Amino acid sequence: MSLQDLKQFDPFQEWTDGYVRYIYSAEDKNAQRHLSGWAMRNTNNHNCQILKKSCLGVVLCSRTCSSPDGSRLQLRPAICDKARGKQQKKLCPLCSAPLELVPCRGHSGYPVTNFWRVDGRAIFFQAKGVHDHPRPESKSETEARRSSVKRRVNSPPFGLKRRIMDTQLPGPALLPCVDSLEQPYPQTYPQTYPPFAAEPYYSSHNALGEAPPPLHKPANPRLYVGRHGYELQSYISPPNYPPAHSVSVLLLFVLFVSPAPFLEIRVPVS
DNA sequence: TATTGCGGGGTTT
DNA sequence: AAACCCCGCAATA
Ligand SMILES: [Zn+2]
Ligand SMILES: [Zn+2]
Repeated sequence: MSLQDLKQFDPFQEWTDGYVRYIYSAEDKNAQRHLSGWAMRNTNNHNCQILKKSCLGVVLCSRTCSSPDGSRLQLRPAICDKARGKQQKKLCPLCSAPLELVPCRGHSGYPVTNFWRVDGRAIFFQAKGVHDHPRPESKSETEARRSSVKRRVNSPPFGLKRRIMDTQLPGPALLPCVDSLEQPYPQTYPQTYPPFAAEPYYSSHNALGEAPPPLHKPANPRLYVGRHGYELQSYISPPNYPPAHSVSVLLLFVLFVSPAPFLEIRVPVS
């Protein structure tokens, strides 16, 4: 990554929230895979140029139980419908209550959406909506737990082999699976926002549309009121903003080439 | 087994 | 036309 790249591209944001846009390097592996900490599933927007994903929410214990250390179960919803159906039939590993899928309604009552577009040099990202639910496990956490469970199941309960594995594998991989399912509670939600609605940033003409006036960046991209019940929780980790040293500008000539979104580029300031 | 992206088809405004 | 949605398929891991 060159110095120019650092000025032009944003570092990858795993937990984007709010109405934000980022521009990643085309070499960014996470961006290439259209990754997100949130459980995002592909959705058809009938536009081959733009990949659209929508948030599946989070799987919680229906009894909202908490473990001794105060953490709560916050599972990553399975992406495919069939797997998610099975997942919801399972019971809470802490209290055996049924699990509950909390849907995302962060974008005008609809799930938060992410949009991706590649243009060769850069990968353009845009998010719409403020997640009104706790974070699920990240994808890497879920994968790590899966392989951990697999190892545990495959290893014989007695004998030399097991002892060898216990000494070879690092601690976290052998911990009970519930240990990695939980996150400290309370979690953080946006909640200090005015009951505002409407799309403030983009041309209504297209989804990732013409960039807004460069200096029109919102003071706070989290504009929607969260789900009832989280109002009193404070917002701890600040939302991510594009770097101050860069700014999006509209390339006027592109307007005559393509009506597609993600048309803006980023140029260094000063 | 699950994830990912694609695309046909549908509803609503 | 623009946004939503659901569904199944195929490639991949
Ligand atoms: Zn429970
Ligand atoms: Zn969400």
